[in-house]
Amino acid sequence: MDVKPVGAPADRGVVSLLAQLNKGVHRLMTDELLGLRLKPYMVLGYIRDHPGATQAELESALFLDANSVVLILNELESARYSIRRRDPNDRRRHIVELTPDGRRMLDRAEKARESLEGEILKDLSAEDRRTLRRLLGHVLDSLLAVPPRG
Amino acid sequence: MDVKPVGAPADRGVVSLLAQLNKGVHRLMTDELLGLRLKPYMVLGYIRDHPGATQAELESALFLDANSVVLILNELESARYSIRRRDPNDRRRHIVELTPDGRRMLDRAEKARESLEGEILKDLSAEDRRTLRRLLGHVLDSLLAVPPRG
DNA sequence: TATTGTTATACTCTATAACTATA
DNA sequence: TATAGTTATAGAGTATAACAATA
Repeated sequence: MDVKPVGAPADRGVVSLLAQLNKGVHRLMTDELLGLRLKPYMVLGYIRDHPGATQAELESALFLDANSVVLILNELESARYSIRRRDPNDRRRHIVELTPDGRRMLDRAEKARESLEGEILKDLSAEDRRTLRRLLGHVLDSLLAVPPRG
Repeated sequence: MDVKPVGAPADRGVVSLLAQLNKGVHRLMTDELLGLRLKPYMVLGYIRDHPGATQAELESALFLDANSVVLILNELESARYSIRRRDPNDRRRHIVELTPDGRRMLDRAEKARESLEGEILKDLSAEDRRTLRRLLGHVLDSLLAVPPRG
């Protein structure tokens, strides 16, 4: 028999676990540690990894609403970390790009994130960490495939 | 080489994955599906699984602040799902208990949660699901061991 | 007429500090 | 003096709808 983990005495499901974990992690990912709040950090990471991304794409990929995307981009733009430019093929769209300053900030933030993550995952083997990332990635893919709205 | 998952083209780390997943799951865990919002549901689950729990315990275990605990318990109590009674050994404390109505609601909510969870995890094998729960549980334990505040 | 992004607004959630009562 | 819980309040985050520009 395994030792019963403190955090999940009677298994309350992945949904609750995720919520609990996210809350716990979020309160460690402070502004002063990261240099950014978590949402803007995630947006910067997304536009680096998906060149040509539009605001609508950020909305669906990160499960944000249009309004939040606007506010986050306003903030990033006033800090000179990203810019919006019109898509010449469809002038309704904005294509969001990372600036050199934004890339530097993102690199710095990722260093901080990795250090925190190392602390949180310190009880997992390298293989367990890979497995965790892989499984979470799969779940995210399923979630992104769920039709938006019920 | 593995197929590159859509959701994590350049691995942005577990922290971002958790935040993204939580957001996506949270918008599916609607009030009308669950009968409760997620936080009150988690509190009900916690007091069922930890008889004799106090408000301070809910605070640290679920990463809530004292104020949120009060508001959630007010809500649960007015719906007759839980009650607070003074701890006879230390009359400053409240011991929070599940009522029969609360237990019924919790059972119903867990059915709904399991059904949603089945959809989200449908691409994972039974073994992968167990692994995911186990790894998330470990991470939660590490997180609970981190000293509160930096 | 539909879509992309913006603005305005309200609602929820979270964080903080001051207060009451018990220890 | 310190702790458990409550109250009050402000701030951040989130959701909704109305609007402008473009398709």
